[in-house]
Amino acid sequence: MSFRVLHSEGKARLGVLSTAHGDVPTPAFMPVGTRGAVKGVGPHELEAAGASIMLANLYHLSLRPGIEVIEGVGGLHSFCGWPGPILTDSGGYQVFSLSDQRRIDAEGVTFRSHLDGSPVRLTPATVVDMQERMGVDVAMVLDECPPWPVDEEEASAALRRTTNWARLARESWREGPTELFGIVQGSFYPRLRESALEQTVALDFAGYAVGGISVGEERSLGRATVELVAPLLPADKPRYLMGVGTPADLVHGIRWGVDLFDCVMPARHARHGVLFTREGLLRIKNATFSTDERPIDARCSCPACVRLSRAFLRHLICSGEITGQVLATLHNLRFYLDFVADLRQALASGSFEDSAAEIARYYLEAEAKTD
RNA sequence: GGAGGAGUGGCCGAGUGGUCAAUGGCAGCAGACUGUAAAUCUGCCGGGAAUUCCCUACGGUGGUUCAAAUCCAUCCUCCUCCA
Repeated sequence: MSFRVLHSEGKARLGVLSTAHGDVPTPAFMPVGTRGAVKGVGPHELEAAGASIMLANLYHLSLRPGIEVIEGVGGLHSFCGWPGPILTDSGGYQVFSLSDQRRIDAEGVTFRSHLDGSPVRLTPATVVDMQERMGVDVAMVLDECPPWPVDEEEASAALRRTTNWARLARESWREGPTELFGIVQGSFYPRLRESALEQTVALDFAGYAVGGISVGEERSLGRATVELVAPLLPADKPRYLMGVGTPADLVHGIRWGVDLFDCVMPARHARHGVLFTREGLLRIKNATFSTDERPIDARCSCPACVRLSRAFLRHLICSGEITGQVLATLHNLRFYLDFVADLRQALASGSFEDSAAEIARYYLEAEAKTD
C-alpha cells in the first residue's frame, strides 16, 4: 500500500491511496457495508455509484458467518464480491454502541454476542489476526470509543487502554497485504488528544484515524478536535476521520486535512426516507411530495433520478417497498460519492474553498442556522 | 316469520355506570438518526379557545340516574341459525 499527496490547498489534500485491490482517490468517502454489503446494495451497484473503497466490520463478520468461513472461501473480497479496496473496522465502535453487552479490561473486551448472548472475546492481537485472515486492505486497531459526556479521568483511563491495545496490535501485525491503521482517541480533552496523537504516531502505523467523534457531543467539540488532531498527523500517511459525517462535516474534515471518511448516514437516511440533494435534505415521506413529478435531484444521474419521480419514490418508501429503500440508498450513496468527487475536482483545480462553498452551499447554510 | 349475536373515533379493536375525548394496533402527519443490534426510534393524531376551558362524540331516538359508550325501551343496519 502506498499513499501520495498530489496537491494541497491550505491543509486540504488531494491524494491517492494505492492498494493491492486498486487505487482510492482521496479525499474519499467509504460506504459502510457492515456485514460485507451496504444494506440493500450489491457490489456491482456500489461500483456503479462511484465507490472506490468499501468498509466492513470485523466484529459483525466474526460473529456471522465467522472468520473461518470467509478465510475458507478465499478472503473477504471474493466472499462479498467487492474486488476493490476494503477497510474493516475492528469492533471498537461496538465497544461503544453495545455498551450494555460488554466488559472492558486491560487485555481486551468481552461482548455478549448481540445475536445469541454468548461471550465473544476481542483482543488487540486477535482483531488484527482476523482482519489479516480476511485479507482486507486496511485493518483498524481495536480501540475504545468512549461516549460523551465522560469526565477527563475516565476518558484518560479509556485512552490508556486504547494506547496499550494499539501497541499490542502493532506488535502482532505481520507484514503482508493487510495494512494497519492506528486510531487517535482522547475524547474531547485536548491534552488527552495530544498525548494520544504522540503515542499513536510513535507506533508507526500505515495510516491514522481520528476516532471518538460523533458520540453525542455538540458539533463544535468534534470540529475542534478534528482541527487539533488532523493537521498534526504525519503528512505522508492517510488520515481517516471515523464515522463522519454530514456533507458539511466532510467539507470541514477535508479543509483540515482528512483523507478518508465513512458514515452510515447516507444509507440509513435513505432507508428512512431522508434524501440528500444539491439543494439540501429532502424528506421524501412528507405529504408535499405525493404528486411531485420531478426527480429527487435534477443534476443526479443515479438510477432513481434518471427515470423516477419523487411521487413514485415517496410511494415506494411510504409503502415499505424494499425497492424504494434500495433506490433511495443508491441515490444517497451517489450523492455522497459525487459530492466528494466534486470536492476532489475543486482541490485539483486549486479552488477548494470557493468551490466547496458552492458545492455544499445548502448544507453549510443549514448548519450555520443551527449554530 | 322466529331465535340468537353484533353495531365504539379514517380502519381494526378494548372498555361494559363515574378516575372516558375513550387502552392497543394500523393508517395519517411531523421529527430524530454520524467507525449500522436500526426497513429503527420519538412525538402528534375529534374540533375550538390554546396552563387544570368549551363544544361534538361510542348506530338513531327517548328514558332511568347526581352521573351512561356502559342500564331500560324502541327503531334502524349487519351476521349466524331455524322456518
